[in-house]
Amino acid sequence: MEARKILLVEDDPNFGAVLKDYLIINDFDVTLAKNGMEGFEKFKKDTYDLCILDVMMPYKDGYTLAREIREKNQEVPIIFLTAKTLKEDVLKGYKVGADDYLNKPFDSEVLLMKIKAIMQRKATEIKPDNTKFEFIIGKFHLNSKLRFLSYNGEEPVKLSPKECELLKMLALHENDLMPRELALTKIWRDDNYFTSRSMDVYIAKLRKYLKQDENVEILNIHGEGFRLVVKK
Amino acid sequence: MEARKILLVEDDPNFGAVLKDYLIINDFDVTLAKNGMEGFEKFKKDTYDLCILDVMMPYKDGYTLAREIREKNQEVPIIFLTAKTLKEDVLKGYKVGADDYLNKPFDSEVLLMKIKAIMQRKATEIKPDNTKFEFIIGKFHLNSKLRFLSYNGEEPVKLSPKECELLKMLALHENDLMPRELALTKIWRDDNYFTSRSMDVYIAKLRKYLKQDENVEILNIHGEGFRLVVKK
DNA sequence: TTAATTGTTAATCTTTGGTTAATGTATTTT
DNA sequence: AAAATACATTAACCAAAGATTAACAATTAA
Repeated sequence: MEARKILLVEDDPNFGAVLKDYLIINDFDVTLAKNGMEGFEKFKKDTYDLCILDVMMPYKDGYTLAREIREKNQEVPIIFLTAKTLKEDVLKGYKVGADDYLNKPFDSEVLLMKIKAIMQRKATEIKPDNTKFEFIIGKFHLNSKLRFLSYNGEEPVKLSPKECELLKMLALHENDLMPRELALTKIWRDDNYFTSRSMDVYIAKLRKYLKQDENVEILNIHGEGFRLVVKK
Repeated sequence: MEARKILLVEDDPNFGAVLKDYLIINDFDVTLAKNGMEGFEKFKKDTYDLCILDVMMPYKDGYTLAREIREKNQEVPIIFLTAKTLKEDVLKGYKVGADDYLNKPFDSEVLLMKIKAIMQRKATEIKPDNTKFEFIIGKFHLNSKLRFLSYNGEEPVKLSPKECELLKMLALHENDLMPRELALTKIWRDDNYFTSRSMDVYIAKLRKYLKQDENVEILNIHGEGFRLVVKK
């Protein structure tokens, strides 16, 4: 296994340095940032396999940073470090998409185990092809980077972020099942009654766009998800 | 989404009952076992989405139970409950294949978040692709992912989830006995008078679909189960 | 024959989905 | 700062799909 890159964001210089060394000794390639701002800059400049974020930091706290990271990347595992044991904070962490939570002071060996467990998990998941951003859907052409959808080469309409991601996810599963759960966990990052209803609203919006081409439609598979059907 | 089944193994009757109720209120289907022995028996008899194990229990402790469960099933998430904070114990837990670790006393809402996070994770992992979903049954073709059944290459009919799962289970045992119990525990996730009657209703529905091909039929084996017969 | 099991249909109940509009929430423009 | 905007979420209502239950008929094993 090659060296895994870890982004460590910790404002306490002493603790940060010690933890960094410990992780390096354990064969990780560690980049240390000393605040949220710097952390985000470094995150954008490179590709990491894991982020370890201190919650309490000046200027930009760990949650805010996590949210920014999540906007750029839905995949990277995130572990929070915190001295807080407050319920609200832990819950907030999970909502933002944390993979795990660790209270300071903690045992470094336990951290190591958690890192290994998380990376193991991620290794067995599918890598979604987020490099692809151009899709032909019947007579439509979708550019999911510019969020443009055009019909028959006409003037394209602009899609909102959610509309676009959802259509892209459907397109990635063209003529096949796109499970509800998948869209909810990947796009909405939470699977509950409300996000589910929200998604239905977006399905309605997409259907409105797509009905220009009668060979394209979004079918529902009751209780499972949706299917983007393109008749040839 | 169906109620998620949780196996809770906890020897303290008070704590066990309270936790069970709390989980039930949050829409889980909870089975409580009061020691490791009983826990393993119940685990073998049913299919669970998650196991929550107390570490310190008489006769059979949580770790031993976890190891036995892992022998039978590599997939189910396991969460340990413990009063211990000893490093060795936590590490031991992770080594045995724990998905998470929770120290007592803990906040129930945090447990809930962890459960959600874990289940979410499992949901987005690849379903091992040995999940066969295309079946040829005489002149029929079943796609159990899209829940389509077509006769002779004609326009397919849609099957309901239960119809589809049941037919799939029969197909997996083609020309052989498909025990009642198996379908009930796997599909209905419960084996009682009512689910049994419900299943009979679904057998009737399937027979209606299948009678287009006189070489295909579902036979009953009294008191045992059903047999999908395909004459060649 | 009789009790248990299975077959079948229809009624009832529950869950899920489609749609429109109102409300909420940032961000940008004036 | 207020207004406009873009987008997302929530609410409400209805329709559709699916599952269970009840009722009764038929079959089977003892």
